[in-house]
Amino acid sequence: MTVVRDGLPVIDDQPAGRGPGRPRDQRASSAITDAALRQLAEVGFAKVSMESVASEAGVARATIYRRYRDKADLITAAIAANSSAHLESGANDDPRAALIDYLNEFETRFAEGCLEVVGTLIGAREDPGALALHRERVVEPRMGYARSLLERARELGQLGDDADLDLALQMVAGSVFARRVAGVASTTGWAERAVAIIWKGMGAA
Amino acid sequence: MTVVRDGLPVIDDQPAGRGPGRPRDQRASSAITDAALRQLAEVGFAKVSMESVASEAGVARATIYRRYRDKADLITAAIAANSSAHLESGANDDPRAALIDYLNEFETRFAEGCLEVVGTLIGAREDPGALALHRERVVEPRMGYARSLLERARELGQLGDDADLDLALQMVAGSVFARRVAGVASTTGWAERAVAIIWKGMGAA
DNA sequence: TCGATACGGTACGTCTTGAATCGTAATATC
DNA sequence: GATATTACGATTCAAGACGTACCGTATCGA
Repeated sequence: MTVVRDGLPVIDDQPAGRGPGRPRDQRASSAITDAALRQLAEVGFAKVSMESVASEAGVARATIYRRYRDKADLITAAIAANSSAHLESGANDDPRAALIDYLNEFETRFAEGCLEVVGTLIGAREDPGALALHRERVVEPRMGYARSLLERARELGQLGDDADLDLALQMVAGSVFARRVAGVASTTGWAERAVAIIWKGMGAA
Repeated sequence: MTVVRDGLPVIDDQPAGRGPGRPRDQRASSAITDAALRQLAEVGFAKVSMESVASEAGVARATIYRRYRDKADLITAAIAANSSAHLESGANDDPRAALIDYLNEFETRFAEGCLEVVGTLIGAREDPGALALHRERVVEPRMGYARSLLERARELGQLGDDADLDLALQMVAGSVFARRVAGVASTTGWAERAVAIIWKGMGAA
């Protein structure tokens, strides 16, 4: 069931909707992604093996390969499935507060191991498709949401008309990465302080 | 030649200085780290194999294992050897300009694959030593240097006395990570603009 | 001379990845 | 209802990498 979407080869993780033949076992599908996600959080990307996921999910390895091209595809799809939603748009009221909420959520969820996944995908130079897919399915939606908050703030005059919103976003979100790399714990209220710096540093003249 | 430093088990990458027996071949040592670093940049952490490094360096695999406990130790040591120096302290003149220079250097050097390495090390939960070692040998010296620039700027009154220098550092340096994760190219002058945001956002009252 | 260590080379056992095959089960289409 | 098509579990297979353990030889300090 290889499907092409946006020019990228993907293996459908949904049963082949209208084809003939035996349909995919939905319980097996969700058991696979559940197990993959749980093991990713517990032992990390490198130590997740197809065999261990299959074993925990109660399926054969071939059943996984029928749905996902390889390990990277499985892991990114599992993350994407778990990452969707959660991006409610409470921007209109107070984009600044919404951004702070989002950043806090981003940080806690990010502790689960996304830096490792992205790092691994970046390293897989032979398979840029998985990285592109992960950016499309996970990174872009989240970045897009946060950016919409900044745009709203600019419309409200809280940020200058010439403000570089992308850079602002990279700085506040990137600080989460920097702390993970350095291994330092986030201080309480970091999101408020970081956003305050941006608002003051890029405020309207 | 297992050595303990700061409570972490390390394999000395220098010949056992004054022990008996045949000394380590210095040319082999440098050939190993050179090959490891080159292959890391070319094919990425995951695809660097001990065999390929040994082959390119013209040594046997055992010669590598005599110096490094495992692959992570080899790679991090090679990075550390390459990362040292370069941290000249031109801070006294103009810490703001020095910080911009440092950030630009950090970004170009970072493109080589350090995010992947850190991501991989974070995933190696069973061997936190390698991650701790990398932070100690590479991350901390660089962060410390950049932080000294910010401290100098605060002394000069360019930043407020209550400025959160760590957060500022995480934001400017983290933006590099964020761009790599998102896969967007850095715009020219990003370092100047990011530092300008910090200076304005954390400036003295 | 002798002990200790490094070196190249080789072999080994283990793990993981994907691909492939087999017989069986479940579904759509004719 | 018959048949083609696909999924499933189970198993096998080849390839590659990791890390360990040897061997015989080379090179050092005492």
